[in-house]
Amino acid sequence: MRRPKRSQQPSVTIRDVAQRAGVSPSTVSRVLNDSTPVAADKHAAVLAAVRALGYRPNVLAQELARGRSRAIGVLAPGLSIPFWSQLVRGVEQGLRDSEYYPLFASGEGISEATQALDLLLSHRVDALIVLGGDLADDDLRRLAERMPILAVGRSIAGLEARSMHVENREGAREAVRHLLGLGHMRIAHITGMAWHPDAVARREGYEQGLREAGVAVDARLNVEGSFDERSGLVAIETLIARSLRFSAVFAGNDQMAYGAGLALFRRGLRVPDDVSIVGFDDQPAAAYTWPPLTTVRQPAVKMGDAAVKALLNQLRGAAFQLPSFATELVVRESTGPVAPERR
Amino acid sequence: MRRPKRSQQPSVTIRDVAQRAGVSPSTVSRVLNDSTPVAADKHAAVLAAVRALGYRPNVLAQELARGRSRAIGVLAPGLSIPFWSQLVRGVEQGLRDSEYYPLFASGEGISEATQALDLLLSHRVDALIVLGGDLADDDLRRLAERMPILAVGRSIAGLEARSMHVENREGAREAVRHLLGLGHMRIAHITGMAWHPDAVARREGYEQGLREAGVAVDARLNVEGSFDERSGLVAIETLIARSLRFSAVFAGNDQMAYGAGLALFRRGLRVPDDVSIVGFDDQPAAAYTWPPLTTVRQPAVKMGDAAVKALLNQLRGAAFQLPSFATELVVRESTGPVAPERR
DNA sequence: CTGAAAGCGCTTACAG
DNA sequence: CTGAAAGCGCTTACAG
Repeated sequence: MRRPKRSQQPSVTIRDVAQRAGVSPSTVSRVLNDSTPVAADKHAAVLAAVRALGYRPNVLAQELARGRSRAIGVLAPGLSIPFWSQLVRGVEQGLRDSEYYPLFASGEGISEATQALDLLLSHRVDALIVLGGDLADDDLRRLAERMPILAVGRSIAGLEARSMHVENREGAREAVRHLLGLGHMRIAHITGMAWHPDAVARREGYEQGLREAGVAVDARLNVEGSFDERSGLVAIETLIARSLRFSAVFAGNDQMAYGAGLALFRRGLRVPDDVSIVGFDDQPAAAYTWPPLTTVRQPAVKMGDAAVKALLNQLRGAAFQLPSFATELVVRESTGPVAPERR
Repeated sequence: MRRPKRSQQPSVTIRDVAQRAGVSPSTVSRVLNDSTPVAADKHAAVLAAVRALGYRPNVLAQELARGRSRAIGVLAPGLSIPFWSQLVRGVEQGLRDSEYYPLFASGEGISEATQALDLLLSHRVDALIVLGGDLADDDLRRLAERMPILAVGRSIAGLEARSMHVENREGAREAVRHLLGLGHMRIAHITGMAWHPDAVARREGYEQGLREAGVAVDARLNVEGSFDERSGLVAIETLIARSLRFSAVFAGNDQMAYGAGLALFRRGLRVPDDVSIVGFDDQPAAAYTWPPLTTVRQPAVKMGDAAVKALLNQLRGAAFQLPSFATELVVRESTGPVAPERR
């Protein structure tokens, strides 16, 4: 058959380069991939031809011939969630100067997520990073048999070592201790979704911190949110509607902390004079709220970087190994001494 | 030669399907692509074989054979900037249910950006979306001869129609009129980078709004920022250090508005009681600042969606056409009547 | 060190 | 409607 109609002008191929350099395509390939020694003069001729023609290897053909794509699939329910947005920066950073590149696919809900996964698999990604999400543990377990995978912001039953977690409990405990140190005794907690492992761990840390200080855990002060601003706002409104007394709020992430702060603002309560707030994540925006937010920092960029590197190491034959990530309490201005009247 | 060693278990190919269905690979291809009528029984047999084997076409091979990648390249200086993050959502949305998929590459600075572009070109993307960035107009103009391209957040000399802009002037004018209506006469403006077309247009709109109301433009009230929070904060500190009087701030984007608000907060000035603030963008977070931010909404998601669709239409042979995007002033609680003592 | 050949997994003009 | 064949642009074992 004849070459199919191409939308773009015919691009330079390895044969054009070979012809111009007076060598075979094999030799061009060898020079470009530095895979086999090539005589100095031919080497130079190839390089010259490449430059003259502006040759750029067709990666699709390379991937097909090599049987490996060198793509790392990144599956996310959406890249615009701040924490993931930072994590993705880390992924890009970790991939820079490696021979791999990221292929992103996102989809919310089981059906879209499955489609997104299909895209990645059709592209024969060499490894997979799963950010949160809606895929079943089962499917993920099966996938893990075919390629290195790693999850962030979710757990995979039976594949615990493949899930990257920050030290959530410790971070939450520290947040609570900070608040207790300021004299707060009635500390509300807005959790993430009850099924979310990070949300659970943070809640446990919160309760542990309270108990360690001999403060009774009041279940009514614990409201479930969904990691977004709106849910933080609703949570506080719920607490207020129930006439529950509290002088501080520990939110399961920064976004809920923003929402919580707004709910307080609407009620005429000031942060931190009336109520203190602590978040979790330390998103870039947290340093610029009015006042800036005290929060538990998660090294999102570093985590993305480490995720990629763990996967690359495995692809190179090394054992899979995931570092653990410490959190750090960043004290800013949204927390202060308990107000006497709210004690 | 023998098949190269593969990292993954050999995957099912079109030949396996053909064999199982008792037809030729050509027929399998035709069924799957719905390109040529196929007898009903064979059709069914193919589908059954596909299902039984869990066959998933190798997209790399498809793209190579077709001579088209069906990938839309998206070049950005980083996906974590809020506005672009939203725009990317729009891009993903616009691509959903099309036969195309997005390929993201990011890099800050000319060298990284060039590398990122190389990645996209090596993958033979069918079209290109350029978000802001550091590439030279020249290179972009050359690219445009080979494939449909479109820029957001930057202009390309000689390719004006290929740049997507919101109605910046009108949006800025509206912001200023809103402030004037509240009695503000001394309105500071924090612009984006002086070379940025959107920044320039917004500043023009600001000045126009002032002049239309017969208010003199005071150049000292205009400070250049760089579209990030920090620069908004610094801008306000600069104004205060110069003892310039102002009762309202119109920031060139939301991020600078957050920074500006923080600077005011640090000085003990309240928003909006002492100083009103208006942003530009209406990022998701803007609705949750304390108080929520009055801002000029840019339909970022819609813009991403439209960008993709304009490109797809061109790929399908239609004329390239870019809609224009209106802004919308979203009045929230960061603006209020001018304080008598700051009039 | 080097070229010719086979192969990667598809698609599609060609010839029934 | 359908198969055999050629081709997409590479890589790499093979045989010098």
